[in-house]
Amino acid sequence: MALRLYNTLSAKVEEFRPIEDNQVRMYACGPTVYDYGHIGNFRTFVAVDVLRRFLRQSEFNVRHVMNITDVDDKIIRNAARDGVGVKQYTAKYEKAFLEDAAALNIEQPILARATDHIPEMAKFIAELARKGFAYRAEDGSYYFRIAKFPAYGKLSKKDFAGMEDGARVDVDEYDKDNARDFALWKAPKPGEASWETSIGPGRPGWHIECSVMSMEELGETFDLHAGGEDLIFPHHENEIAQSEALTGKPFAHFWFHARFLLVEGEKMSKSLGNFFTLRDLVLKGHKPSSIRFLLASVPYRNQLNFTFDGLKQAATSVDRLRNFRMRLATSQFPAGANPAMAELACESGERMKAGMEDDLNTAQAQAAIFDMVRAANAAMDSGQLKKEDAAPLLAALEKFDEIFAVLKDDDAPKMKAIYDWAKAEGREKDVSQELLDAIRAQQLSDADIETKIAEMEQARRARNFKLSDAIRAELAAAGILVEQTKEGVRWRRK
RNA sequence: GGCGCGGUACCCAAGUGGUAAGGGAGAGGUCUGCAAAACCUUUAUACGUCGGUUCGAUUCCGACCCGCGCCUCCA
Repeated sequence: MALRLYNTLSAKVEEFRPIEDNQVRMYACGPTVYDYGHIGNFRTFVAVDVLRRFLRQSEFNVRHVMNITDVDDKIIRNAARDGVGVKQYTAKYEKAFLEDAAALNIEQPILARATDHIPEMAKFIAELARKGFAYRAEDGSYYFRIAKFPAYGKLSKKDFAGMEDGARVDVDEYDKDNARDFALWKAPKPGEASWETSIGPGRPGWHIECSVMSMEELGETFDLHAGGEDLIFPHHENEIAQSEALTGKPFAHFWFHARFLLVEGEKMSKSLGNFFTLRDLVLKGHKPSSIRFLLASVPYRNQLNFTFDGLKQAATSVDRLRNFRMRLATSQFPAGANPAMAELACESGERMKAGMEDDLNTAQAQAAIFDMVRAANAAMDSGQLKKEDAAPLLAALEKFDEIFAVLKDDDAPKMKAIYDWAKAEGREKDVSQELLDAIRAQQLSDADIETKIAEMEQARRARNFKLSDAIRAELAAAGILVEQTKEGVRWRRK
């Protein structure tokens, strides 16, 4: 079997085969850095990350480029509002975005910033103009002439056949030959950021940066282009038009789009009060791993209903997996091997792979791993799991985590960093008790904890339960959970 | 209005032409000094509604209701 993905361009699930052997070249539309990223943004980025990770697990080399759009209308407006330069304004949000992505264990792609590629954009536009696909308006703006590109609409399945070249349909856009023509280059306006280029002063239109940077990093034709579903039209349609008009070659083979999420059953919007940035959620005390797990749980083409109840459930699920790994890694098992366990691990791995290969069915992959966890836990309880069985089971779990990336228990330092940010930004009032609880466990060092636990064990052996319970309570209050098991003591930070 | 997606148990959510994965939550039980973890049992006889095709549909077709997306830079 091989990976099958839904391709927006063909509107079908197709086998994914890169142009060049096992080399995948993919481009994902990244953030416009005008504000903090919200969970809707991160659903898309997590989906792309899951794709990237699974491609790599499938033994592809992945060259993954993502743009940072650091100039656009909102950025210019907000920077002016704050009285700072565009660069200064975007630097803050770019940094925040990268931190948030890292907190969600999103692997960092090769980054490409729009403002670093202005001269190339000008060159690209000049070439389009030379070929007749672009024209200059009176004010110095450039537009793409859609009528010259008959395939326009092939991605978004829109029919623009009725449009005629030269028809002036929109009086407000008198500069354009056709209302559908889109801006490649915007003439400067007073007070706005502007660049001097070979095609004159101004700033780039919205779509041009992705065409220029993707081709520069990946070539004229590459394997896969990703983004949120809203980008299908006009953004990606326009990218195709520009790029294919310029080169006469197909732009990207696969178009991958992640569906929008709902929050508590409704579209996320500021007016509904259900609009959350990643940082908002962490301030409420939710772990980055819970958020990632929830975002990755629902296959990327389905609407995901993001709820606080779901977030709690995700946290519990992640704990279950972490507990399982800890038990497997730290327990003493009887010598030998139980062939059924290796078989279980193998079978789970295959089910997981089959699920992922089916258009990244993450829900199926999860079902496979949870089935394995239950069966292996039962085997441990009944003594059927032997010493040599741990390794293959752990390996299957690691395989799962190469995609889901939630097992490593490093939530607390990430939450602490966001706590520090909130203080620096004067947002202490948004810090929840839950967040304080979550980061409190960081205050005791491992050595301190081990010492306490040694005291506790000594008290237990002496059957001084009053003292041991007091120590347990003390540690619990500090966010440390101690477990006594047949194989000895284990502890973890809650 | 045009194009597209979805409606599965208390919640989240897979899936299939032959009567339903997984997680969470609830109930009961095992284990246990306490706690935690874990395991077992249990929780959908209309899988939005109404028709149709079929030996048989939740799965295919049609209509309807509801939710969602794009169609003016929102991932």
